[in-house]
Amino acid sequence: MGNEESKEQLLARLNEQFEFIFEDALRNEMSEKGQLRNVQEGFQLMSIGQPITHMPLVLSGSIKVMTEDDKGDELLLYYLESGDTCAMTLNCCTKTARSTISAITEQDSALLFSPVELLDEWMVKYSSWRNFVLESYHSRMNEMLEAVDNLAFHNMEERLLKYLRDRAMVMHQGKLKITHYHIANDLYSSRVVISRLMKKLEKEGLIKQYRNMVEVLEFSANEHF
Amino acid sequence: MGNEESKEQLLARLNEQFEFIFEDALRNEMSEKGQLRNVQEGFQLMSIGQPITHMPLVLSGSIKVMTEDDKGDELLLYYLESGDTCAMTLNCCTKTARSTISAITEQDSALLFSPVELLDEWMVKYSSWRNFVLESYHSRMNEMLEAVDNLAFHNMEERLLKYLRDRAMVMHQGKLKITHYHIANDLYSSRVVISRLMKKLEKEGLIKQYRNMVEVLEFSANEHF
DNA sequence: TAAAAGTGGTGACTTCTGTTACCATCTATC
DNA sequence: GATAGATGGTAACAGAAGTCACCACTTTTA
Repeated sequence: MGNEESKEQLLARLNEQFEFIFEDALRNEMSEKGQLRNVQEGFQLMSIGQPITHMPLVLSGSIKVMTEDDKGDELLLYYLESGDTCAMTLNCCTKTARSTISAITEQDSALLFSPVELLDEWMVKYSSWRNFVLESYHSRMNEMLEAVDNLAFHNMEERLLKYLRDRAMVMHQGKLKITHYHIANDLYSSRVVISRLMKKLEKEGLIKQYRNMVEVLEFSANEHF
Repeated sequence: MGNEESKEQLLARLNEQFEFIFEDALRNEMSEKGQLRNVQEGFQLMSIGQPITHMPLVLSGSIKVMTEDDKGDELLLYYLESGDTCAMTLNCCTKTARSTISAITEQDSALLFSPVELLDEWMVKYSSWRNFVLESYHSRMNEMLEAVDNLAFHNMEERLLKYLRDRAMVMHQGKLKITHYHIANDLYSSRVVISRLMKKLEKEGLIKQYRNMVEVLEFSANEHF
């Protein structure tokens, strides 16, 4: 389940990455009491109904957060990236509640897991933690709202295009290694529908298609952005 | 804009209603520094882009929280009831996101407004406040998730039935005073579609229709529940 | 190398939802 | 009572999206 780094290395990493987000004492405590885990792409961090004992903070990589219907089919909600945390966890754990979402690493990722029992303590001790937690809820909330607006107000072609753009942003890559089947899964649609719409987007000059790969032309000029 | 109650009356009300939710000192402070407002049904609590200086707590009544598309058409997200707070609306209005949230009283309601600058202070002083804020975000998050699942996984007939049931629950009434046009508005659909599906639900023995009124048969036995 | 699995293209069809148009009925107001 | 506006029923149609069937091609596996 990933490699252990030394506490010193972890602290150095936190100091570099979260210098202006968490105060010194909090970074120290996080490096002491938290646990770093490096996780491979495609690892299921959380599944629906699973109890939570540790709160994850994303140091690098990205995580895909999804919801499921009763038949197990999924819908992408949003991505977590460096500096994000899973807002649902922050409260779930204190009451050993059940998760209603599933989370899968989209790329190889580094995560810092902090024991749940410390979270309330940190709320009292560290104002930076209070800000972070509230800010985190705020962001997740807005992403959920975006997901709702997306579903309610846009058709599948628009949703598909937004999906490809968002994914290109998260992957820092205009060229996406992905299949039509996989896209259909993320959008809770069917492969045939996606193929149909992908062809339409290609005709409209927005994307280029290859086997197992899609190029979002908007992002194809620069390799990284 | 509603009547002022005396601080004593407000404190008595808080003590009765939130005895097991907020600790004594917090209830005292809320009654001293908060402002009670009685609001009529149909009052728009949130205007777009309006800066928020007070956090609302619902004492009685109910509030409908909706999102809007760029043409101003709406979709119901969830209801706030007694004991709920409106953290999401606070978020949206301060940050001026692309998506907008609106909040309208669904019944005559009593709201307690607390100055925003006290919220962080209370986070340090009162564990009951920390729990309440996190619990509140968590509830709102789950309601957003429910809204997403609803849109993604259910057709209009199922959404309509759920809408009627939810509304019956909030109004404590199996008989709902509402028009087809109004329902269509809440579900981001059209009046004709709703009429069509209402007829189907009636045939299936789930509801009864009258002019300006719908009876949800599931809840029609008991007047209150 | 042969077979199997994975990927994607396409036509034909169905179902769901939204739109337009027109109608009847009820209600409020003059 | 006459009239205008609100409410809701219905038919006909259009478009979006899902489903099924079958195809060709590529990659993996036996």
